[in-house]
Amino acid sequence: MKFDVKTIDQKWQQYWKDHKTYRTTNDTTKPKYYVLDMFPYPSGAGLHVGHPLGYIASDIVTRVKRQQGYNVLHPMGFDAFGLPAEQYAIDTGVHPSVSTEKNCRRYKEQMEALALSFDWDRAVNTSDPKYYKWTQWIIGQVFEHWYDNQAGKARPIQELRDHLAQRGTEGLDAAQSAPLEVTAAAWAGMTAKEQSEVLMNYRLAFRSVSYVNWCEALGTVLANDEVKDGRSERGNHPVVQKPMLQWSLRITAYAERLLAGLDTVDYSDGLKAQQRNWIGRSTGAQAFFDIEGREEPLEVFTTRPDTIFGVTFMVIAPEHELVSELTTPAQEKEIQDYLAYVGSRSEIDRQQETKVTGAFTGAYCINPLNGARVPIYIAEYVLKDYGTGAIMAVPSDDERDKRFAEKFGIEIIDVIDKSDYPGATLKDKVGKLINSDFLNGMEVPEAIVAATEKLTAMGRGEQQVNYRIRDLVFSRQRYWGEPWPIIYSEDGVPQLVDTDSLPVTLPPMEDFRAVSGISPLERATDWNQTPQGRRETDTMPATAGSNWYYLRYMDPTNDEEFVAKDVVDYWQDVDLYVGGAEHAVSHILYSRLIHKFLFDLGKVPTREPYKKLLNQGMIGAPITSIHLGIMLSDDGQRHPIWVSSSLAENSPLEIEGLGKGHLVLDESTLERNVPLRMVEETSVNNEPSYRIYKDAINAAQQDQAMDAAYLRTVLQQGSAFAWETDKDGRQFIELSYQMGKMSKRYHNVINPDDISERYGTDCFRMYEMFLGPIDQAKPWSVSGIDGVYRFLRRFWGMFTNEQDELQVTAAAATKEEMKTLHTLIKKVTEDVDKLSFNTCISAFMVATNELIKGKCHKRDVLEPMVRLIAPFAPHLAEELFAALGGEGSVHLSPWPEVEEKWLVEDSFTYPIAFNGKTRLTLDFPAGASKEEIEAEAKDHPEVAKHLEGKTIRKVIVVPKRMVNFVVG
RNA sequence: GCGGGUGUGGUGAAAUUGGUAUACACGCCAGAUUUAGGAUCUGGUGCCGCAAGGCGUGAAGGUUCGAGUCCUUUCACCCGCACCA
Repeated sequence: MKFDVKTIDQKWQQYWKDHKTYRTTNDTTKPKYYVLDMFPYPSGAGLHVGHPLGYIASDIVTRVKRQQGYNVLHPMGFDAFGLPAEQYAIDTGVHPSVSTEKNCRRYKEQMEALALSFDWDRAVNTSDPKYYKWTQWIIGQVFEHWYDNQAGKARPIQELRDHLAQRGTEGLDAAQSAPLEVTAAAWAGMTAKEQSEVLMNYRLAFRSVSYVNWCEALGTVLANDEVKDGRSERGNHPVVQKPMLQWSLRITAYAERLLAGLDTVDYSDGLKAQQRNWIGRSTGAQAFFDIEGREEPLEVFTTRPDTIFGVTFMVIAPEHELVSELTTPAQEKEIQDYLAYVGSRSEIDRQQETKVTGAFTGAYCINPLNGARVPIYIAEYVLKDYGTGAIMAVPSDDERDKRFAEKFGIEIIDVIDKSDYPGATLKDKVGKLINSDFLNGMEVPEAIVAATEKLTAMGRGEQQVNYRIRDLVFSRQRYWGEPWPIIYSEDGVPQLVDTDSLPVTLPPMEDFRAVSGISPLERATDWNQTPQGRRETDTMPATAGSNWYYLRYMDPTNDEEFVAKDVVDYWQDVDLYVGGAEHAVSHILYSRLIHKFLFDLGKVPTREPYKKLLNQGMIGAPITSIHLGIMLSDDGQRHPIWVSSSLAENSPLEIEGLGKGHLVLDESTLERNVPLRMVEETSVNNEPSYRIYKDAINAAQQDQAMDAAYLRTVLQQGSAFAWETDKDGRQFIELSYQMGKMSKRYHNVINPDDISERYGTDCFRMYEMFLGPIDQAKPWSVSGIDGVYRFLRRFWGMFTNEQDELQVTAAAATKEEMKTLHTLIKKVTEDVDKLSFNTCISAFMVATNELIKGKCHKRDVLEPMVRLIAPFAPHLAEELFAALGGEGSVHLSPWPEVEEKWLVEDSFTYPIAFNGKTRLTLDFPAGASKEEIEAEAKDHPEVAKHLEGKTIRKVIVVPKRMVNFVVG
């Protein structure tokens, strides 16, 4: 029995594969537990050390639950549709289906090497037609439903048709794109096309012209969450706003329920806050301002109806539909110039500088409460998508309105007296109303209610709730996604493809480059022309497949339904969902939406998909930069020039002989491989950096003990770096490190394979868990892994003697040993439950240290420990379990039970404190009463010494805790 | 600006939720063993002090017999959102 991690790893990985140890059946006799990892997008870079953090954690929970007798569903799959694969395909000419398949295989191999106990028979792939058949079916159902606000749920579109046929829009309270009034008679007189357009106003998946994020470089529209700082998240290309005809999902209909549901799930506060923020609910009032010379009034939304007497102008968004109508001839030029200016500014410009700009339309509004005549402006700071795209401006009580009024010389009327609230800012909703007619003297909250009531009574407005969230643009003009299952009939009416005809598979295409807003599928004429009509050529975004994948794992091969009812009734929902925080908002929100929709249809039994969510912290890695020198600018300032290893590829400063991606140096590599004489910590203009000396490297080359081959190889390319010379004439280069995300583009990806190769998979798994709390971000560092390796050797050593023979004895365990064991069982069981894996591992170390000290080799103690450590170190546990004569796999063996009797203490060591400061400890029997302890403690000579010359004011005795003398 | 989070030894981090601060590990120091060590084992290791003792959880207050933990104020850093009416 040799401690040979590589052999043991291979042996058992093969065993698990052969025996399908981790296969999960839909065995309804056992309680279920569903542990889900966010499935990865299979990129070409493979797994890095950051990925496994969550996978290992969820795997440990899975294994513990399995041993505890649960039927555990723990699947894995691939989120294979999406832009990167397609972009890669365009760059390299490899078809996305080919590269995707290859990457999936690699991911699967790497995951198997980490001993993640997935049931691979249940694996899904979102780009597989057998899978996306059901993605199309679900989105098709969304299309076939509308949202009834009264019932608070989605209802079939046929019921809407019936309603319209009977009563028109009367009595209809539905989520809609725009207010619409249709009589039953008008409905009856409409053509199919016209009716279809009415229905489109209500469908939960609908097609409309709206402003969307258009990315020219990618040739497609993007969802809000795919845009960061005015650029595409993929590829970092500029994004502009553009009106386009697009499919969307009416997520706004579910805003309230998505918000309310957050109170019922176990997510972190931060995550819930992020979701609430994204939904962005705010309560206020709508108000109608008559426009001079126009029938229809201007509708605004405000959270401060109380300030309505302070309104001195109105502002509408430059894209507001009334702009051209309201503009007077005299203002025509000014408005046109302003619109041109706005059009010239990108999203990035808008976000970076917030200059006060705007233009007067020439039109006027009438304040419904005091009849004041106020001018209407257009300005960039009013957003077309929020509220009604129009505001009543109150310069006395709003920062932006104030700046605008000051710039354009508009009157400012104070309406809130804040003198009772020193330090209150404009934003605070406090103060007393002044200059406000019937509101005068009221406090703000009171005035808000009064003003809203007044508006309502006058029929000029009412209380209203507004959401920041916008409907989800669900069209992409790209190839590598699910085609929308829609066919347009001759008169242009969109028809859902029959379930029997699903999936609508992607046509094979040679060239699927996206050309400015026209889907590549437009060119597949054989495919998009059908006897029933023309196919929709837009595809769905990557979120389409990942919204519901957790349901497919329950029943992955079902051809009749996306999941069978009895199956989903058994598995219910995900008990623990583990994944990166980067998906915390959009992915979770969208899949909650789909889940709630399916709930409305009676297809799933729960209101929320994920009971508990764990976001693992990101593991960062250093990004290396090479210091090339100091540049002196004209003013004599010194500017260090750094070339990061990532930029080195494209840098105009050519670095010869430096192979791409070769400068992957992390701190520990340096510590481990570079003797101190070689490295000096310095700083270049306050940037911490390391200095590496050339002569030291040369010396190091002679040093056979050093395993720094690639470091030397890279650094020996001396001429490439422009070596600097210090005052002693020694040549050096300087490197800097910055912690950052592990990514292919920074060339700082650290691969788990290498670590496993050297220390074994179990050691890697335990080390990643030992790094710290799972939800905390941390830099990757390999220092410390030896400690875990040593622990595993010591653990192993309890079972074997120096000749590598099993030395486990049948001798009865002592009380102490049993206490050690059961303390450990209790701690590990509880901590796994709390997802505190790092403390589990210390507990194993503590117990092992105690048992080794007592030279314990007893089966009664060691055998349960093997079952206990199995989730953490699955290979070694398996080997030890077999050696002890265990039947089958240790991972299917029962989890050890705590026997409380071993944890009972005979005596307890009390800290004895004086005025709260601990001075000594004393042992008392566990059953001793407060009085006994107090009396005995007082009599103790050591205690008496501390009490000498002092009066005891009070004695506090907390049994099993401590004793405190309050003295004076 | 708004929202969320984090500040504890040289380092990663513990602390039964108000009860002996620094468990466990890395690193370092000393010793043993060894031809050698990126091996193994033993002991030590918060700071000041010769000691008695004192001081210590970003800072300042407060509540309490007792505070890393609760409250108030404040500082620093990280993440998310941001002209949201």
